[in-house]
Amino acid sequence: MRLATWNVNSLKARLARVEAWLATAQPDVLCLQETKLADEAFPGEVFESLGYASAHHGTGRWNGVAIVSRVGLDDVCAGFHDDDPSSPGEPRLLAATCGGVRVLSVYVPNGRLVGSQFYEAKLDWLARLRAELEATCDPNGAVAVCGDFNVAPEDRDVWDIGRFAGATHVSEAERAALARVVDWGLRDVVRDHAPGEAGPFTWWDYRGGAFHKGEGMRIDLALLSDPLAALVQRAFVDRDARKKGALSEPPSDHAPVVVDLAAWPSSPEALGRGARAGG
DNA sequence: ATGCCATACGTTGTATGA
Repeated sequence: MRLATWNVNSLKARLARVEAWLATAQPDVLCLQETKLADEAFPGEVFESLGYASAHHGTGRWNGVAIVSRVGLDDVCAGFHDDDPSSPGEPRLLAATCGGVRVLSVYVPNGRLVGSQFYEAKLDWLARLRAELEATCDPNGAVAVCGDFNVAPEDRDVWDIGRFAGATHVSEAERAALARVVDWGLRDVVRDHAPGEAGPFTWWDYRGGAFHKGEGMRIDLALLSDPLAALVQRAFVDRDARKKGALSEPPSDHAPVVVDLAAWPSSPEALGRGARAGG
């Protein structure tokens, strides 16, 4: 099973690239962030024609998350399960069960400036994600929390930490809030499969030739529950997708994160306590 | 200190991004 996540920075502007990437990368499940679409404008029929079911949670101009799957897509939950329907908040979370895996597509708020109201809201959102996992998922089951976390977990996850003094994405509080999510029972599988290396980065600023200078950040993560992480064969960033390539439309400023699993559970018991008890 | 580039919305610019 191939699982992937990609902040596309507008699905409308990136649809041709997403279609081309699905054809070549052949993921079974793809989480998308920053679709910047309302649900009515989400091109579900395009994915259907390619053999993928899909679900989307978006309201238009900003944010927007989706899950695209060719291994089933059930029990869809848009937003936090305990959202107030009268004030649902920004569309930044979508969950679905795909091929026995509980998949969460997440787009964590940017935070803008350390100490701003947006920064505080970012910390609150990450705390709420932790609570969501506690309330709706089992760390002994098959859970994949994938998306744009807008936090670089360690100093080696930015191109030059010396340039990030006082900046968002690297502050202690943001890293602690992310660690609280991970500590629920998840593995950062790209980090696990790139021991000792800087990055690999997933985002590069459009400006100043940052991509070609290697000035990036690793802020898009695939966080897998321990039983699922044990099945990972490869976990990598497809940085070629950040290149201009042959298409006329510009690329997203993010590259996809790809995870290959040796197998996936047909039932919760296949990967949960039963599997561990049976060796 | 700011723009660099790119998106959407909507109109000669503003808001947002990380």
